[in-house]
Amino acid sequence: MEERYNAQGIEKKWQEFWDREKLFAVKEDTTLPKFYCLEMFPYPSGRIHMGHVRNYVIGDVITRYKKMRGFNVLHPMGWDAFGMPAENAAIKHSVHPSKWTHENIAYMKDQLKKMGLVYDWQREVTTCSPEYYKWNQWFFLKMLERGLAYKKASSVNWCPSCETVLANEQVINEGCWRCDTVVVEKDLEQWFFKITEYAEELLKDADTLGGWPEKVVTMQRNWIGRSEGVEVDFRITGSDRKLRIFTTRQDTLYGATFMSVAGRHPVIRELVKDKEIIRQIEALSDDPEEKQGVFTGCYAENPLTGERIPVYAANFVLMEYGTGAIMAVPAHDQRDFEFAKKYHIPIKAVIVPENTEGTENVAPDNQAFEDYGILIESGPYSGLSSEEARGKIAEFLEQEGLGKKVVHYKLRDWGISRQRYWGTPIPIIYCQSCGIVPVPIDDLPVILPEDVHISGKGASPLAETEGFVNTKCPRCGADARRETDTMDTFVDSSWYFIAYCLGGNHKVNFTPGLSTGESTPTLHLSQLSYWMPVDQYIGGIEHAVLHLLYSRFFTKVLRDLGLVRIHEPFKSLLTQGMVIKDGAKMSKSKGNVVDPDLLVEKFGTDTVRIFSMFAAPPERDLEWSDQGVEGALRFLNRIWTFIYKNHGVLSIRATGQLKDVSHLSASASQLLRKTHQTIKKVTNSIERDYHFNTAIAALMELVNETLAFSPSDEDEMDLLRYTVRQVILLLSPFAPHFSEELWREIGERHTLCNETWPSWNEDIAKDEEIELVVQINGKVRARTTIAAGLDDETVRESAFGDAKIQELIKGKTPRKVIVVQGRLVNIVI
RNA sequence: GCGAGAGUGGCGGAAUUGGCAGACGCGCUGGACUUAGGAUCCAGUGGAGUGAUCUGUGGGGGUUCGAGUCCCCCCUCUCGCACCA
Repeated sequence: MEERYNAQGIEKKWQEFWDREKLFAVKEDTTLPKFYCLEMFPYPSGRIHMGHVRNYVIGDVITRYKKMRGFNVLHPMGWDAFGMPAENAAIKHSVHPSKWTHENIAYMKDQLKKMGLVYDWQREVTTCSPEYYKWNQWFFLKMLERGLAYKKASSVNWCPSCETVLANEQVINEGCWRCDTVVVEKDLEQWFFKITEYAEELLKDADTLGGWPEKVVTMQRNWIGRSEGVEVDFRITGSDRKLRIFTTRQDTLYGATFMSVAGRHPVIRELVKDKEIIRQIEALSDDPEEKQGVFTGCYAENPLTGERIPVYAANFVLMEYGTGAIMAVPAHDQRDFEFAKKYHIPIKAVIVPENTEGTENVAPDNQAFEDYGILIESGPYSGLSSEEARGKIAEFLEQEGLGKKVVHYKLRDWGISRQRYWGTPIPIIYCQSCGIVPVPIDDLPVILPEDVHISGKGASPLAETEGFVNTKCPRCGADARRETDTMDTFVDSSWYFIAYCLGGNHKVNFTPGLSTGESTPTLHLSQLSYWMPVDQYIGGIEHAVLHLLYSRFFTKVLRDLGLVRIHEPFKSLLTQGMVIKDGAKMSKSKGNVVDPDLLVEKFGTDTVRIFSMFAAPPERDLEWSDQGVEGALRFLNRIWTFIYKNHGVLSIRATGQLKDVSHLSASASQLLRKTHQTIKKVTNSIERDYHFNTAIAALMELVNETLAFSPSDEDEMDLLRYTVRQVILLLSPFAPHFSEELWREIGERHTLCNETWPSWNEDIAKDEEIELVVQINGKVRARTTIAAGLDDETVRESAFGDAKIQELIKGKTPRKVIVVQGRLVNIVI
């Protein structure tokens, strides 16, 4: 055994060993309980960063722990390999995206191995390979058949920097999710996935995501944004045209004093003929701070009162939500209130707070009254509560054919077309005579051509690649053109967790999952039903509504295609915090990055792993500290040195079972107790909430006691061997190479990876003595050591027996005495 | 503005159901060993006080024998959503 702990030599050795022995390559074994541990796969940007390290070490610790607990653990890894940066690199360095991507993957895979992360590499997926993206195309066609994929022209979010369209989820604070560039609107023909078809189920099933952080579930619920209301038709005066609005506040219908429509609402084109008005409407500002409107010259009639009210075009009404038109009730909606004030439109109050004296119509001065209350001036509904009135008015509107109850969602369909090269080609052909023709399933994959010119200017490279664009129509054989947009890369990541189950890139195949009778598909993808759902998913919170919502949607679609049985892909979700340095998120632009390669070179990966897991619980931000890393190395060094110094005693293989422990010295039985307490503490910390920081702290305590212990006879040496053995086992998920090495040094011959996690004995773990705190009026006045497990009366007596306590309560009668088992006695005087 | 979360030593962070605040680590102080120490080991370390003791978990109030933990009000910070009718 080396005198000094030399991480570099050890780590390489064991990494090669784990790799060679394929210890983490798994098969479906129905006799074992399964555990699917998954981390969000990386984009192969070039190098692993500390955020990845933290994410993947968490998953690796869980994997190793669960394996020791007897689970058949699937822990795969892959590459989210399509995307913009590869194209940017191509433009900047004249290297083909494919070459750039594959070189990055090779380098990063090596980095992952150097971190001691163990994956089933046989199941690796790389989304830019045709074997993989073929299935993106296959899903697209299946969804097309079911009406879940469709093409439409619409106003879309356009990132001028990425020169492509973004889905709504991908616009963060009006900027591009990738580059922050302010997004502009653009009208384009786009392919969409009909995620709205699943809005209700996505919302309802959010209730079943018990293993997810509440915050993420809430964000998804808000994103889906369900609201119940009514659509009501307002007849336009002097026209057959009706203006349909959506409202959730039909109880305020009697208070509508005008209407507002979006600037792009079709009614404007149909009914507004005045050029000057049209010009003004087009000139409306899109500044959200300032409400602006233009009177269209039209009037509409309130279906309940027959009242004639003006119709405005207003800049704050969204064409995309509801019907693009609203009834405006300034007394009870703050936006309408501000608008009415600005344009001197009457404000009519129809709701008053409950318990209001009198029923006089008080128009509000400063702001709208938006709460529910009691209706006034509302014909037959006056006096009702808002809740009652909402129901009754909705029913009345339906009966009279004036409107209907509807549910609207904020969620919109997922636009998946991207005007970029490095992505999955959309398998569609445009034919002059046949129109839009799907590529026949047997012709898949539509291969992304490699010989393209990527200039970064003008149209998408695919559109300029004649050999790709020009094709024959599969139906009529005439000359035709291929779709040149590619798919959003979020399509790739929406099912990669399923690809792992099927064996990775080369083995993915869904066709056997479908029977010939499409209406009742039989399920025989047994691998999928064995592994899914993911038991523990780990990744950043930035995907709260992006990847995590798309994946849920895809899982439901795949279920409806008969490919999986489950309704939700991820049973538990852990969103790890950011890695912070000097108070800011690590980033190149801030210049506060720590390079994992350098760290591993200097300290060894086990030290980095220990520090990352120790410095903060996983869900919180982690403040990086170079000195903290040194502390982690010191911890490992102390264990190493101790085992080195006691090698003679420790290298005799322990049996794992202790002989007679009844006659151990006080210090020895204390160590035995501490050992069992530590096993319990570490196990519970991991099981309860993966709080590895407290698990490692407990281990440090045990190590401190172990190092202070010197055995006095053969039985106590046995105890020491036993304790050291437990320490190594408990440490092994966190510092696997270090532990594996020491495991051999203490005489073990087989790999730690296949060992069983230690268990504790509750009787041994129990303290024999406790320190009893004696309080007077809630203040600590004395401490005394007593035997554990005494009855209340005895505990009480020993409290009163304390000399200091007797002194303090002399001549006074306690009014009350509280005894807390195993903890304290409080005497109230 | 709305929603969610957080606020504990010099720092990162501990603290089952309300029951010894500050585990563990970093840093710091003193000492040992040493040619040397930015290695290692030992001791100490919330604040005030020579001391008994007092005080202390963002601020204020409350419930309780007892509050970091429960309730009410306020302040600060972080994150998410932001004209969604």
